Amino acid sequence: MLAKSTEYAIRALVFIQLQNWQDKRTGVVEIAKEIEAPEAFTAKVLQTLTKHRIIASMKGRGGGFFFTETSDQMTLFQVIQVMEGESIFHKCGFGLKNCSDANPCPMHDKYRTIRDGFFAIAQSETIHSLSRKVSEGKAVLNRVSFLN
Amino acid sequence: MLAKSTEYAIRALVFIQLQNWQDKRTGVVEIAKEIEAPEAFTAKVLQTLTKHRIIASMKGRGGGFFFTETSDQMTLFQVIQVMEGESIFHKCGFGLKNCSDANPCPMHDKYRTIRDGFFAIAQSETIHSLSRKVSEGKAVLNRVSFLN
DNA sequence: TTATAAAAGGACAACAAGGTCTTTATATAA
DNA sequence: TTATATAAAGACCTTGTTGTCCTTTTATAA
Ligand code: FES
Ligand code: FES
Repeated sequence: MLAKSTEYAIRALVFIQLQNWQDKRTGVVEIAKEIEAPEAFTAKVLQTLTKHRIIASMKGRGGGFFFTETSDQMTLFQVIQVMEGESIFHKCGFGLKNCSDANPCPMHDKYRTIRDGFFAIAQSETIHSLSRKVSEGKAVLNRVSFLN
Repeated sequence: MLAKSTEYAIRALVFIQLQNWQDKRTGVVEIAKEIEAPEAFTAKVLQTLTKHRIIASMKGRGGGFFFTETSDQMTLFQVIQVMEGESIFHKCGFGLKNCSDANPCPMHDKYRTIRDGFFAIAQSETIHSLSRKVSEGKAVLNRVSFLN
């Protein structure tokens, strides 16, 4: 569904949010480890997010990535848009050049329902809302095992 | 959502079904033109479908692709499975190694609903049901314009 | 029986996504 | 002011998907 880079972005943002709530600023190395993603690639993802003001960054000693007040309450939709665009929310499920109510493909009615449902999730869920679930222990950020 | 090759496969199958209903057997060239896909690539897709008995084929003059009685009523799920596997129906939307009710990611509840909804569509819709919509004029197979 | 029209198969080319590495810029601490 | 820790940037590599081309097989018609 989502591109791998988008998944990394979302997981990284949730982790950064959790760290921020503990008044910690965190860097690439720690983030990559936590979200179980390759370090250099995570750096690129964070660079993209920073360039688009989803998060802010500080270079040098004690630097790292963090949310500002204005970059807070970011919706999943905004993150997806920045990472891979929003074509996923407009695409025809049957592969036609565009999706059209007036000239529907045979999957249109049902596919559109699903696609719009996903759009609704992307609009209603935020980095905040996801992070809250994790901090309340209702959800997990990774599958790091305690064994080994 | 679906791989391009899967989309080509579904569109091709619908067209073959429509042709079969008119007692016509059709070949790669015509299929590729109708579904607006590259000819050589369409040939590969049809080869895969034939190998997995989704459709049957005949070589030589007057040959082409067609459904048999046993390959009829194929669900979208079966086509997807053959073309790209079924990982799409099991994947964690947040990118974790696996999806788990017991150990959910923060997107799990909502994402699972969407994913399962898509699975339900894939199970309930068939090449038959899609083709019927097209033959009844309720849906279109392509976006070929009448202008030009 | 031969020519022809088709699918099957295999090799490979093009492109996009994912991923790595090295250098540069910048902030902080000693 | 210098050493160090960090992000930014750019060049590159790897892999998977999409797409092409050429040869082989097989059925039909002449
Ligand atoms: S026209 Fe295909 S999904 Fe809308
Ligand atoms: S655990 Fe992520 S979708 Fe189920």
